[in-house]
Amino acid sequence: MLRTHTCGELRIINVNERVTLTGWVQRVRDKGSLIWIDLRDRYGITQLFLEEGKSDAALIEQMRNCGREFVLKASGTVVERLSKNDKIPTGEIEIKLETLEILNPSKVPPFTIEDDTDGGEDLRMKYRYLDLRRTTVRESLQLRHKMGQQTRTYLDAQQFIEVETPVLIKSTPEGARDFVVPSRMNQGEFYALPQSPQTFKQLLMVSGFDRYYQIVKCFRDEDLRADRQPEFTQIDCEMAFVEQEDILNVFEGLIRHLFKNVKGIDIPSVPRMTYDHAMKLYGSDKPDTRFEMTFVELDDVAKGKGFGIFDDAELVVGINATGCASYTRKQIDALTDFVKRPQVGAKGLVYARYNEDGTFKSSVDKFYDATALKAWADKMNAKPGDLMLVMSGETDKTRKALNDLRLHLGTELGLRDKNTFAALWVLDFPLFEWDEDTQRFHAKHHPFTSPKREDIPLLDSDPGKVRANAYDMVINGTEIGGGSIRIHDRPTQQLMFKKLGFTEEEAKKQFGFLMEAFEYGAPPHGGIAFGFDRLCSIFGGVDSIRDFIAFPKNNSGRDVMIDSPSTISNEQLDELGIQLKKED
RNA sequence: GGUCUGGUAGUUCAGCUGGUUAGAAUGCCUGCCUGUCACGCAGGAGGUCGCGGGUUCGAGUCCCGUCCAGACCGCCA
Repeated sequence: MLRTHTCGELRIINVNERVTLTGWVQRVRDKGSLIWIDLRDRYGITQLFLEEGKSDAALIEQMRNCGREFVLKASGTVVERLSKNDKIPTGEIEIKLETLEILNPSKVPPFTIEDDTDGGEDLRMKYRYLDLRRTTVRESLQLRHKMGQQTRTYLDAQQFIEVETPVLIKSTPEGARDFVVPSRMNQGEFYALPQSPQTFKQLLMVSGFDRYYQIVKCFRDEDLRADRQPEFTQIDCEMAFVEQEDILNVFEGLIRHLFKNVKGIDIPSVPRMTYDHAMKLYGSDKPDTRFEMTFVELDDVAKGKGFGIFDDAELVVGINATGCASYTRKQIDALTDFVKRPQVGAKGLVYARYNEDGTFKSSVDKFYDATALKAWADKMNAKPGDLMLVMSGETDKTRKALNDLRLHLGTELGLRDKNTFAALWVLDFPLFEWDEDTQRFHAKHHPFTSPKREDIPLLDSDPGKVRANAYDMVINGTEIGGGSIRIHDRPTQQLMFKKLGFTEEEAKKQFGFLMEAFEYGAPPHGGIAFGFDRLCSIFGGVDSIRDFIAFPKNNSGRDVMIDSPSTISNEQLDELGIQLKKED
């Protein structure tokens, strides 16, 4: 070992010990005849020290010549500091330097290696290996490590077996775009990278593994976001001989175990809400339940008063912003502008102030007198001092827009605290979703999800109404996991593909292996997958998942450090039998 | 595929309705400093204003195109 201790462990009790430390130069402080170096490694910072006149001049000169991020091996004696620093754990001691070896010099780094770096996102990604020296980023990855460890501890105790599934698999048209990999030995044919190990984990259930999990990379060739990367990690799980209730219990257990053992928080048992209920109360299938401000439908009290906008609307719905009657006209206009932005797309926003003195002031006073507005207030449980905000229009769009407004207000009012955690199960998702573009139904979750037994008759008469045995876990308004009880017999799976518009031939070509497996004693089974990166970012209290991934891609799917993707040589293309289209 | 925002010193940014030699902070270099720890003080170096074109007597500033980055919409079973 080059060192006897790390830069984070020496204390006052170590005084007089001879030690050797290694690490990076955080900063050199040269005060003339006194000179210090802060030496940093992943464990902390320890101060090295020399005094002119009392030490070898050459050693002092060597110390002065150290720049930021030089790699040093420093030997000396631990001494008590004359002036101590209570901000760091090693602040009571310093190392009186005796020998110094520069293991490697460093160019001046392009940004400061500090918690509040001056480096922008782009620069940090280009020099990610320097960025990773920063405490905040390192701690994010340490949190991820701990999350992974605790996940394995819990699932292992629950008899789950980790099994690796292949990464080179085959492309299917359903779902997200696939990343494809050309096959050299089978020219003209391509592997696809898995969007999830879905079919493999189901086959493992057929094989009798009974409880499977895998912390596994998945790939989707879709546009990125702050919380979306083209390659991401899932905690992928499947269980046999279970019903929905069993899965909810086991994985509620996982989440509570993680909160307990990673954050030291006891969260209450996870409440459950149906999809329909979530849409009605929050306008979202992933409601942020850290705060109330739930939707109140106002059709019966708002329609029929001569206000055409409401009268003609499919839905009139509002939220009550508690204590916001004091909002100025300017603030309310800002809210109106917010909902009118193209991203939200609402036509307008009606407000009604319930003043402290019991009077009302609304943007629709022409149509609604105090009695009418009192009826709104009663319905919305609004009190004097509150501000009612109402939107109207086509049901789905209005709910979506009001959801945006609700979240915006929640943020503005400080109701979305990063250190408060509200988990929720959303149940009974629809089986299908109507796709306007292709004019057909597609699976809301995926085509292996089983319909609710009592809704099976609706498959023919009203497919849009069929509910699935599907569930999502939502934390603080982010979908962090989702799963379903699967279909486990061939006839039902075949019917499902048919309903999704597959010809019998297509279904057989793409998923024949699965349906055939179902004919050899497939047990009832179901599972769930958690977005591991997102889960980590929520535990870390930040919106972006990028700092929980050691080497993430940028907005355009590029790794700016290694500069990928990149072109390949003509020889490589030839070998693969691939010819590039000429630029037009 | 679309909308918006940005690109000026190594870095983070300011630079107004177009007008002399493009600024600040920080970093970097030099010197001074006996208890610093975001040390302090004095001095210095450092710029293809993303790129291309246009308007103008004159463009960092206005217009068009383009590249790059970020946020969002579409997309993400």
